[in-house]
Amino acid sequence: MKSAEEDAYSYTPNVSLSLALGGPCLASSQYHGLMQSSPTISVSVSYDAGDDGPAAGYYTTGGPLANGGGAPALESPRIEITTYGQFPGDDDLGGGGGGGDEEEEGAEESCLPLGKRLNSIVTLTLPNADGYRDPSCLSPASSVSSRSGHSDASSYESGFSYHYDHSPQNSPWTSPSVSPKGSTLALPGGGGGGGGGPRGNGGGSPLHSSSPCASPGTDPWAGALRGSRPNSPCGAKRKYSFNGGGTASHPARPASSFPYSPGGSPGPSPRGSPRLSVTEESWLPNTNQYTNSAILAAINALTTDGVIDMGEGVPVKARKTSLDPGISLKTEPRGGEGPGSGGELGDPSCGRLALKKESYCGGFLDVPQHQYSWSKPKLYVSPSLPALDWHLPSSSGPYSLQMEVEPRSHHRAHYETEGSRGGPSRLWRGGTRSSSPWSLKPAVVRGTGSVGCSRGGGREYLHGYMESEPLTLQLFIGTADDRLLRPHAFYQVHRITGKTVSTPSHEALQSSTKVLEIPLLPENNMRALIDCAGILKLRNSDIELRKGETDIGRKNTRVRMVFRVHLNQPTGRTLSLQVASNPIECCDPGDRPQELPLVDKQSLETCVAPGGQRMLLSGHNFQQDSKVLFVEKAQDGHHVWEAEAKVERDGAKPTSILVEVPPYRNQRISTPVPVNFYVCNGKRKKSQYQRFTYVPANVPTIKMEPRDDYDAPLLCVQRGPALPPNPKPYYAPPPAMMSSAPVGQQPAPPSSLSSSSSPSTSPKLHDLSPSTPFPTRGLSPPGPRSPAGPPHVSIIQETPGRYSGSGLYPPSSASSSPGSQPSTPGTTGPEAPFSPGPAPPSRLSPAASPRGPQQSQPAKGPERGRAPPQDGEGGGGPLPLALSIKQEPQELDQMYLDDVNEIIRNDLSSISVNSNA
DNA sequence: GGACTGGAAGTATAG
DNA sequence: TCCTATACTTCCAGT
Repeated sequence: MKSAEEDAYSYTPNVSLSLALGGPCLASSQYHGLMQSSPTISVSVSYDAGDDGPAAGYYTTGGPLANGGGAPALESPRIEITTYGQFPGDDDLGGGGGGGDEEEEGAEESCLPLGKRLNSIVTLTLPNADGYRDPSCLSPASSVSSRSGHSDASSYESGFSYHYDHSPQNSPWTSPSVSPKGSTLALPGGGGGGGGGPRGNGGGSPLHSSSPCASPGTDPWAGALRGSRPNSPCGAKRKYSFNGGGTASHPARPASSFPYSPGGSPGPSPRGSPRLSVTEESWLPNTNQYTNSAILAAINALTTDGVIDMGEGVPVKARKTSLDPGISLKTEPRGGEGPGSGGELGDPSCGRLALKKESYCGGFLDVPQHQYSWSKPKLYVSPSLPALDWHLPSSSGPYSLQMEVEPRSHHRAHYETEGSRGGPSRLWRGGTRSSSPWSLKPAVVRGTGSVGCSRGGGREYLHGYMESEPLTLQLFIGTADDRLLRPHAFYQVHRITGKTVSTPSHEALQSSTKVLEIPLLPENNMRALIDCAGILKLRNSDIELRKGETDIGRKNTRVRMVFRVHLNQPTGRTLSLQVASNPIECCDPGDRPQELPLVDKQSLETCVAPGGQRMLLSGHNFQQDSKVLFVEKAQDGHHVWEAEAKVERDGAKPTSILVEVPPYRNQRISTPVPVNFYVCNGKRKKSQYQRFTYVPANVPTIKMEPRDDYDAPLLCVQRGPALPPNPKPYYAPPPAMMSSAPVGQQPAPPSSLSSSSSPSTSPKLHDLSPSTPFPTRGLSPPGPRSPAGPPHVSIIQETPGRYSGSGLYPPSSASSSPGSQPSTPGTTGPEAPFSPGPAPPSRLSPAASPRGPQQSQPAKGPERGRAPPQDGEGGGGPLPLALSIKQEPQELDQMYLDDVNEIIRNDLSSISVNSNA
């Protein structure tokens, strides 16, 4: 009996793996066996002329680069990832399909252009693979808790998880099939029905994912830390300042405070984590290879994510620490573990892919997950996918990723020391305790669009290239503060398995962030019911100790579930879409006795220096005596200025409060001045800081660059299916651009629009989250990590991440620095809005919507929080937009894109040359 | 018996 | 430096 799943599998090859830098050579693998363990992957770098054997076609088709499009003729170094370990396909897949795949794979492998391949196979370890976030640091797993019954191993469960740094996509492809046997996909689409049971394995460990890194306690470091209770990190007392440096940016954060940083060196994490760890076999031998400059170059070129990782170290981390070995991952009981077979996988996909999966080629590295892999974790190097901290649009052109149902706003995450609290049914479906506010509602993510061929289509499933191809939906826990959305350091998605879970899933690590991969199957209309995800809380002390970690966990309990999908387009490009849920408060209910005021929305984001404008704040726990204080802080966190806004008590309600913006201390400012304000219900009952900007009273604002975090959502919305597709989705347009397209055409929709479904786009975003693109709660003072992250970059990658290098993607610095933004030429920083500096003339400002000038009174009524940047002028209305700004023709975007593209190509060329040299 | 939950206790941290 | 209020984690018991 072939289940739908199986079918799905069938399309997907198990493995895949090659990624061509220059060209689109990524092989994709199938979803097969999501649940399976992850095989070990070795990466071999080769220079591909572009035409290698069978694959050749495949690869070449790839991206533009490859094809001449820019692709330099040079041979592009290719990194091939080969899974060692067999692809159980069959087993995993349950059968049929799988098996076939495997065979094919084998054959395919042979097809690989070995000749051109470097002999050496390099295994890259994911940097940080160890931990969810930072391997080098203690991983949560390492935490005592991990020792608890839930063994780390368990977390890794069985193999379900594998690491792949940088390559998100990989997995997707890799595992469409998710669960091999067993359960059915619960995708609404129904089709799923047939599916076999995905979860079969699920059984894995109870905690499954829970332990991030299972570190065996080998880590001395860890050991130290592991005192019974989390001691303050580093021994020193850490101050958590919510406000200032608090969470947010605290630059101040003692990074330094990691005296011992285990990781100090990027090097080997003390404790190996099973996950990352590559098996000795794969690793050790290969490691050497790193020396190969070509490889490095290739890697660098490919790396899009975790720059840091790579930068530092690919090599560094690459070195496998033997530590890992120790950990034995549980292997799912699969029939075959077949390692033996393992080898074969090399590139199974190759031929197949070439022929059948072209689409996937593009930029994904697939890592098959096989049972086998437990013992041998796979490494991925996926250069091309955008880092998790990059902002991506929820829709682009015909594609749209939407969340149909939002999770509940509160959920009690579980510690590793606890059993899962996120029971599938309970978490998402409200299961037995659906009424509990702490359970999450079912979430359904749906991807729509007609890919490739028919753009207009509102088809539910992708057709054209993806027609029969399942996609992998990635889910990770992201932040919900006012900064740019990024993986949450203190929370990880937790894979839930069990009878109640109908959706197969598979865990993977990407840049130390656990990512749950869920298949989006055409037969289910590309919809998925997320009932397999829970939220794991990592101990603050563990995370804070991580090298480079700048966030603090205390009071940093809001998260969002972030979903991503990577679409390979016929052109070889990869389009990445992302949507985030509304914020979810993960603190224990008991810890919220104080009823802190919460600001979800603010009707104004800017005001002229003289103040006087009224601003409506929407949120919770406002009281009659609530105060609204505006503050300006110096870099060091000291308050430079503080003023209390007049609160109109008459209109005060628990959920809204109307205030009059106080005059700024300096009426003569010439540039926008970012400040913060918060609602205070009394001592220790303060809301998070919200961002606000005073602008010069008489400076005609031309175009305000939309704030990234604020507008982004809107943009997404705009780009929704209904909206005219972005004319030129390709190449990640700079933020500004992105927005631009729609802008002219569509005035910024009231936030209500967003209500649609997409979270990120969703109107509700505000709820809890500051970070949402909306200006809502802002904690972070303009700090190092200012919120400004790269705005939504619509990410359509040219196949291999090369382009990324050119700046389309932000150089993702280590995971921790989302701040880094893409510096695409012409791109304006997302931050723009808040940057004190003069507003950068943006190419297009979304904000520039043709709205009437000055929107009048801000604070009135139902204003949705969204207040466009105001023009300083006259203290006028909130929107500077008012100024009618010339709308750039859409062509402009294209033009711009073309320019960018050109630059990129040049850049690539030079890079290639260098690397070759 | 095991998993999921809600609640509470103990300890650390912030103010 | 001490005290109090919170926040974080871990445990425990009920379902």
